[in-house]
Amino acid sequence: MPDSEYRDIRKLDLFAQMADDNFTSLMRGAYVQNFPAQIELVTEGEPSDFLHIVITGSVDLFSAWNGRDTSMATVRPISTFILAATIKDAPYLMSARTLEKSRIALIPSQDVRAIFDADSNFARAIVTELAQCYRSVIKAQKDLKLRTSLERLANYLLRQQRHAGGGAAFELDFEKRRLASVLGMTPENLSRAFKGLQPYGVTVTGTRISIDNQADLERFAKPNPLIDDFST
Amino acid sequence: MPDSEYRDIRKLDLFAQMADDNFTSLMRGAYVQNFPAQIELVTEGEPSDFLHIVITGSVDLFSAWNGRDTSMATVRPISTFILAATIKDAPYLMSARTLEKSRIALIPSQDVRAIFDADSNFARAIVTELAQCYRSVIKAQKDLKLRTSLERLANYLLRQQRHAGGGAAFELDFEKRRLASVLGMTPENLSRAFKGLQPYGVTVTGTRISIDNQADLERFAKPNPLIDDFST
DNA sequence: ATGGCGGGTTGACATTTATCAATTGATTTG
DNA sequence: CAAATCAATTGATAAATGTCAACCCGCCAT
Repeated sequence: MPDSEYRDIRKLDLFAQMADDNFTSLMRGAYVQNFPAQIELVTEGEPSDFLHIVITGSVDLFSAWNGRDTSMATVRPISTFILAATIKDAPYLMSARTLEKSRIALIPSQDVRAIFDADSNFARAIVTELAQCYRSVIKAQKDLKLRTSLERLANYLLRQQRHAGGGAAFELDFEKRRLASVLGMTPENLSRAFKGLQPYGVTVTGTRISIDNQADLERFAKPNPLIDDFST
Repeated sequence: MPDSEYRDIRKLDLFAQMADDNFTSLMRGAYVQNFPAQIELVTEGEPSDFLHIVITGSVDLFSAWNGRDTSMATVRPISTFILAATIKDAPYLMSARTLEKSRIALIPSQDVRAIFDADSNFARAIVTELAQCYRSVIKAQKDLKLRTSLERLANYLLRQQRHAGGGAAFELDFEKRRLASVLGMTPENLSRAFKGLQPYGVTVTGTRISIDNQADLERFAKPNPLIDDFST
């Protein structure tokens, strides 16, 4: 593993506070690999042998049942995924596939569990990370259960806008078909939902979104930090 | 706090392995209180001052937005809730209200965080608990996004049946209106959904459910451990 | 260049789900 | 006991969402 990556991983909240030699021994067992796009890294139901870290590229976490499937989340650099399965030594609940060419680090789950027991700073970081993940899913669930698809889209756009710096125009960061899946609707419906937001000043050109009337859209979307704010 | 309760709490996975004096000091700051039914114990958005433990009774975790509300989960004895908010020292994401007369223990959040740092067994237990909670919400989300309301009801019945011992007949463990909210539908819809399951051998009499054709219902519901099995 | 190919869009339609109003039935309360 | 209350159900209707088919369009590969 190149030094720069090693340092980038070290800087992750999850690893930043742990003892040097513990981090070193975690990394000794790890390996890093480049994957092409559309590779299934992990299949739901399988034992969770590795904690994964996305170094570059992006990964889609999704799940399937009875012929249907849905996108649960997207993992972008630099962060980890399937921490909970690793900790519990339980089967993956979601599958993961690369969305583009990606560089992924894999740390054997048993090493993570061993170092967890030995390093209390690491343990604390894991707890914080898990609590964060838990709260994110709760927010997603509230989004799903309390809002219509139009409201979900409106709030998604506002979140994405903020994430992109807050300007009136910004780019969607993924394919519309996948956005539809993330938001829990069909691509056809998403297309119509975009139309449905035109009266609130939303214009769409390809992947470019422009919010022409911020106040109007916010009045409709009613964003709420207890659902839309990912930092808390 | 009576000795028997003290021992019951001690037996919780969360506290079972921690050092005696740490547990004692946690409990010293705690207090136990009886609440009548329908009391709002916690309001979403407020700072999370206490970790709560349901000793007897039951508690509904719910959330509201824009005039709508939805039931997220039910907490039954003996278990804790809002652990993640306590750990992160962040606002509650859900409100909590007693469903019936309930006895609740409250442990100051700052004590939990302090002992967490001091007791690695406690820390490990918290991690396991959080990972469990996280996985439960992921399962709930898959249930919501991948299944129709009829399928959700069918699978709920199968879970409840198993929970009740596996017999063909069993009792719903809550009001239908709240079941509807948990399953993400309206009460009217739930009523119709029960009718919709009649062809698969489900009979409803008040809160009593009878599954007359197990195989048929399972063929329809297609239960899946990665969604419906709460233990993994 | 051009012929697929796939994502996106659109329209027509079916299905699902919600809403509103009214009724039933059981339980509580004066 | 009767009135009041509330959960549950039912019917009628509306709104939201999904499905299917067709089409457009940009992109890639031959």
